Parts: sequence; structure tokens; C-alpha cells
Amino acid sequence: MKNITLKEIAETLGISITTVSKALKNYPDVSPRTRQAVMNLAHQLQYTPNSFAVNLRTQESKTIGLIIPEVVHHFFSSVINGIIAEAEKNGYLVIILQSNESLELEKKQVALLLSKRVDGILMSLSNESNDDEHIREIIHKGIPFVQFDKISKLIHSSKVIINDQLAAMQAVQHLIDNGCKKIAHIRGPVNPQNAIDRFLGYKKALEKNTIPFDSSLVYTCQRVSFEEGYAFAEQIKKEHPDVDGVFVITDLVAVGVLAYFNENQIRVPDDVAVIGFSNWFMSQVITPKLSTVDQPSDEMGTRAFQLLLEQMIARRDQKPFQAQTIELKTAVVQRESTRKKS
Amino acid sequence: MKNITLKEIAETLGISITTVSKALKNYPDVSPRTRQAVMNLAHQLQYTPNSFAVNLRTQESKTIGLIIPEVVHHFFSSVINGIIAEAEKNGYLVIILQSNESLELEKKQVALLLSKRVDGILMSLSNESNDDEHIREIIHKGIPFVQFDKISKLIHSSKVIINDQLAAMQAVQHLIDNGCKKIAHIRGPVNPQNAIDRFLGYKKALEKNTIPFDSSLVYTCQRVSFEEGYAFAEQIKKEHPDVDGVFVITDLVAVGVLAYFNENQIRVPDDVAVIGFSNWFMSQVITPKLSTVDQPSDEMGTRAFQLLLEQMIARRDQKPFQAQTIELKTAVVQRESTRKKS
DNA sequence: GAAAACACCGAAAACGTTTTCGATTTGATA
DNA sequence: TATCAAATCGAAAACGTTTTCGGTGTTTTC
Repeated sequence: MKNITLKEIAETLGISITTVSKALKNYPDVSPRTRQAVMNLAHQLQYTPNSFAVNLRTQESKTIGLIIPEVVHHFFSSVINGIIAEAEKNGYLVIILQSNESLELEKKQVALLLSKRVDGILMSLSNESNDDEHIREIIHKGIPFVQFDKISKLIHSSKVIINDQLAAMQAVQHLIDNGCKKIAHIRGPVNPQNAIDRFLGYKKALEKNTIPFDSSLVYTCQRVSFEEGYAFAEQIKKEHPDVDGVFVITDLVAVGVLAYFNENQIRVPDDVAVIGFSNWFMSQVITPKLSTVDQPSDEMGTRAFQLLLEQMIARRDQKPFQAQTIELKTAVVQRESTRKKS
Repeated sequence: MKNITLKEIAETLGISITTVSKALKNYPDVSPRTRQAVMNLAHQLQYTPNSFAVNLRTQESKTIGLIIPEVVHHFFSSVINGIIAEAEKNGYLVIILQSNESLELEKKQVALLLSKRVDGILMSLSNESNDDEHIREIIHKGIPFVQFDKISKLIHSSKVIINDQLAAMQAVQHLIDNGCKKIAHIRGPVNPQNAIDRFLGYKKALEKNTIPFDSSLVYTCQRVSFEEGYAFAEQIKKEHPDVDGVFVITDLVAVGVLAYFNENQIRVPDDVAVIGFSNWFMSQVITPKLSTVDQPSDEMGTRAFQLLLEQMIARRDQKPFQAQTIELKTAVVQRESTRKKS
């Protein structure tokens, strides 16, 4: 039951701890004979180094922290997938924390990870985040750090993002190209950068097509939920019966919109076209199939980790490191909810 | 940038490291004066204990490992949610590993967690798991361990499960109660206990209703995917045009079944009733809304962690510990895909 | 045959904490 | 005043590893 240590190997072999350690780590200054003996015994005894001791000695834990707003979320779970796969491939483990979109929790969790002395931190901001203190703390402490998806533009760090503004423009343009004249937008909360950018993209697309912007056509989610989509769909139809296109902040909400339309004999896309964002799995199985903007979630995870790894290596080797921003490609994917109008 | 230590506090205050440590940990044998001084300085300097050192000294890391087959999966992501919430509440962090349904990876990951010396391990088996060695290793080493969802009955450990056999029986009974006479079953892979139990439940329900069991009505998934559901639906309709009910291993596959039926003018539930399992979010938004068996995924996570915590505490206090099995309640939830036939 | 090079090994410090146990001081008691 | 108890502190060991540096002994070189 007791875990075996270098000391025990050393004692049974009648040599020093130092030599055992060196034999195991392929140091050149140990004879083939002793190395073999050590290796054999270590293997036979199933020796595994005590990682607590290794951590203390080397001052690194080969563990990174990940803070995301939500785990039960198709997009984020895909990102997690990418991160832990890439991390494991490179010998790192991932501790996952969930901010539940709460700034307060997010701050606690940053402190927690810092006190745990993870080798790096990966983070997507909560919707409440309008305050940077805790993030600056990470950077100030010199902990490798990269933001992805929901980022703060004010923080100088590596980032993996998409061009939300452009993607949103393309989505709205797609609506227009399919004959929509009056387009509503169900946007995300006020703080997150991507909600802001998508809103800006919406505005720009209208502008480009000389469609006047009407702020009463913009509906703002608080919780970004299915229920909100459902409720806003109803509200839109009440307040603007002639709306013929809706651009929705994310697929989950868009599915709520579709649910209301379906239940109330409002034909999609004939009466109203709907386009979502993120390309959740769900979108391809509902009726009508939801058009959306595809966003490479898995890749976002792997790239984010790679960036973090670069920075962790630079730190270990005391080399300078330049923060980088990677912008991933998005693509409008057309499905049934935006078929062209005759 | 440098992290501050007990030693530095001790030196600037002109007292010993011991006293500083004791002051911070509320030992009784330090005077109010010095305690206050230490507290103040520690706070001012933002001292946080070096967890590497604490780990080494206390031989625990306040970190647990979690191995699941898949992260991008509604059920599992819900369980993760429950686990990390409950863990954090109790001061534990969670390292998540994904076996990708591969036994080989699963074994590596167990070894990894063992070498990282996590305080406990939570695990749901991969579909490939038909071999116990690595699990027995965990138990043999005395590491607290609890299985959930996809478990091995042969391993003696705490477990959090549902009564798959009963739940499946109820699902099939529900189909029968709604007028189905010839019921197909799309089952999960051969190894997992829950696939076996659900199949057994299917058989028992037929038996109870004196419907003859026909093995050609049973279709076996390999990957438990949407696509398989789609393909099996086609196959079922070809081989058994008179099938009027399908019980499917899980909602994702059932959604594939619905997709095929929808596209081929096979009316659900009028021609064929369909019931899934697990109550994924998706099920309530597709057309027709999918009947299913609700399974408390979040709670499964919290209960699993609680069981693990009990065992970790018992181990720390050198108290004996009895493995427990918690059986969570399931419930058939009726939606549109199984409306009663006239 | 002396000097230099080489091969092999181990002592010891260091990482930063926790905890035991003994030492010292102070105040109270007989 | 001598004794005892209580209050306060610190030395030191321990957790298990990594790595530097110096010390042997052996072999090569001129």
C-alpha cells in the first residue's frame, strides 16, 4: 500500500539516492551496470516519482487551469474537448472551473488557481465581467495566460477568437441575400465583447445595404436561454409583425425562436427567416433545420492550449514571449431556416 | 513577481517560521500580538501558501480525477457540472480526462492520475471496458474511488447508478400502454452494463406482456451516434415494416431515428412511436418532441462526489469505510413521440 | 612516471510547509 | 522564596525529489 521512494530503491541496492535519481533520468554519469539495476528494480517495484515532491522541486505542476462560464453548453464542451486532448498530448492535465457567468465566482476561481500554482490559465470571460483586476493579477504574477472566445480587448494577452463582427455581418448579409427586408436582432448581454461585436456586425450589414437601423428591432438577452428566444419571438411578432428575418446571438436562443414560430403557425423561412450562431449540434436536427454560423470550437481549444504552451515554455526557459492573437475562420452554413424567398 | 514565503514573513518580523505558520493556522500557542502582526503582514504581502509544499507535507492535493468517455455529450457534461460544483464547494479541484471510449486510453489515464497522486478518482467506464486490471489497481492502492453511470458490477466500490433494467422496462411498458404491438430495440454496445440492463429491461417488459421476443428486432450500436439511429431506422422499416414502436438506448440515437422517419413520411407516433433515454435537452425541441426517460444527471455528479468525499475523509482519519451504492430515480417523460393510438 | 582526462559516485542543499517536542519566560501559588 | 503551571516561542525533522559540486579511482597521454 505504501508508495515506494527513491530512498528505498537506493537502500536495497546499497547505493545513494542521487545515483538512483540520475539512473532513472538518464544522466550520463552513471554506469550501465548500475543504471540497469536501478531500472529493473524500479520497474519491478512499480516506482512512480512522487509528483508532490517533483512539483515542489521543479516549481511546476504540469497542470493548467481552465475557467469557462458554463460546462453544459455545446460550444464550451467542444472547446474543453479540444483543450484536454491537446493538453494530454503534451503531458499536461487540466483543472476545470465554471464561473456560471458570475464575476464574483470568476474572481474566486482565479485566486484559487493562482494559489494552486497552476502552470498556466486558459479563460473565457463570464458575461458579468466588466472588471479586469483579477485578470491583471494573473498577468502581473507572470502566469502564462490566454483568453479565448469571450475576451477582454483591454487585456494584453494571447487570444484565440473569431471575427465576430465580420461573421455577424455575413450572417445578416445572408438574410438580406435571401430576401429579408426587415431584420430583427436578438443580441447577447451588454458586457461580452462578442455580443457587442455581433451587434456591430448586424448594424454594419444593414448600413451597407442601406437599410435603416431601428433600435426597437434589437432585443437583449440576459441569460441567453431557450426561454428568452421563445419570449422574444413572441414580442417581435407583436411589436413588428412585418419582420421577415431574425439574426440571433446563438443557436440555443434561435431554437427558442423557432419553437415559438412553430407553435404559432408562423412559417420559417417563408414568413420569417432565422439564422443563429455557433452551429450547435442541435441545429441540424430541429425542424426546420437552423441556418447558422459555424465556429471551429474544437480547434479553438487546441489552438488556445498551443498558445499557452508556447508561453509556458518561454517562461521556463526565461525567454521573452510575444502575445499573439489567432483569428479562426467562420462560415455561414445555410439550412432550411433561411431558404431563398421567391 | 517572486512568491513570498513563510520565511520572508518570519525574517521581516524577526520571529521564527514556526510561529508564523502557527499564527496563520490559528494554533493556540501564539500570543494575540504576534498573531495580529503576522496576519497583517501576510495579508499586506498577499501571502498564499505554496501548495506544492503543502501537498508534499500533508500528502494530499485536494484534487480529484474524473475519467469519462466523452465531454461533448449532454448527459456527461451535466454530470461534470454536478461534480465540479460539489467539489468546489468542499474545497476540491477536479482534473478531467476523457477516455474517448477507448480502453487503452482509459488505462493510461488511470495510471496518470495515480502518478499525480490525486486524492480520489471518479469514473464512468468506456464502452470498451471489459477488463478490470487498472481499476483494481486503484482500489489496491487504497485510493478512494467511485463509479457512476457506466459501472462494472464486478468491482467492489461505491457507485451511483440508476436502475437501468427497471427504467427500460418502464419505457417499453409505456410504449405498450400506448398501443404498440411490435417493438424494436436499438441497443448500446455489448460491453457496457447499462446497455445490457436496458436490453434486459426491454425483454422483461415484452415477457410481462406476453409479447414474444424476436432477436431480429434488436439492433446494436457500435458508436451510439445520430447516424446509427438514422441508419437503423431505415433498416427497421425495411426488415420489419410493421414495427410500431422503437425503444432506443439514448436520445441522440433516437433523434437520428426521428430524422429518418421525418424525411420519409413515416409518421411519429401514428405509424411508429419512439422513446429515447436520458432526457437530453435536444429532445424537447425537436419535432416531434421526443418521449424519453429522465435521468438525474446533475445529481448523479453531486452524489458521486459526496460518496468520494466520505471515503477520502475516512481514509485521512484512518477510519473504516463501507462502499455504498446509491440508486437514483428515473421517470418516463411522455412527449409527442409516443402519443396514445386510438 | 607524472600529468591529464575520464568515469562514476555521493554529500548536501534546496524547494516551503507542518508538527512535535522541548525550552524559555511569566505569573500565580504555597 | 521556591515551586508549579501556563503562556509563548523556536529548533528540527520530515515530506521526496533534483542538481550542483566535489571526490574518488581508473585510464590515457606525452
